[in-house]
Amino acid sequence: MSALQFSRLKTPCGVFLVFFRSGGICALRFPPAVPPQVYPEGDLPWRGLEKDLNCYLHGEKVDWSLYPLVMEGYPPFTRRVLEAVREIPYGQVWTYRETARRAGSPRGWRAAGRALGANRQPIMVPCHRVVRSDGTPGGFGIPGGWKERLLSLEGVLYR
DNA sequence: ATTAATAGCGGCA
DNA sequence: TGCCGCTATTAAT
Repeated sequence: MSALQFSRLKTPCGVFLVFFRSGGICALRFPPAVPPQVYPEGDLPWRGLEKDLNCYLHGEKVDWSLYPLVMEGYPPFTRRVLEAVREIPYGQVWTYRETARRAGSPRGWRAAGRALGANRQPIMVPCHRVVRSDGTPGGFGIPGGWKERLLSLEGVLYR
């Protein structure tokens, strides 16, 4: 497998780091206080990605299925949950229960929550479209302030 | 090798 | 209202 690299993407809510290898995109994160030195910075093979991310954060529709994601390293159920979530139609939300059902484990909604917490590719795996049964947002259990920074873009996330 | 702890939910007292 | 069990995975004991 090819070596992991990263690139910086400028967006309205700050710089994102996108980690990638030849097989696809591995992770999307906000930069840590100390820049990563263990991986080389390189040019993205997907030229439209920065533009698409900015379009998305401005509320436009983006088809993330066109970007290959590296799903290796996730446990099997986690992977099924994340792949299911990628298919939530634009403008819709699913409950944790619905998400678990689509992942093949109708009673595994709690486990689905845990699986979403392991998501390394937010936005492209739209974990923000999974809500509780009462309609309130889920957790965004990703380190780095995702919840605050993304919810500040009112009305964008649930389109 | 167990046990606890999780981005949740519905049933039952 | 509060407690219980359910599911998959990880961290702690």
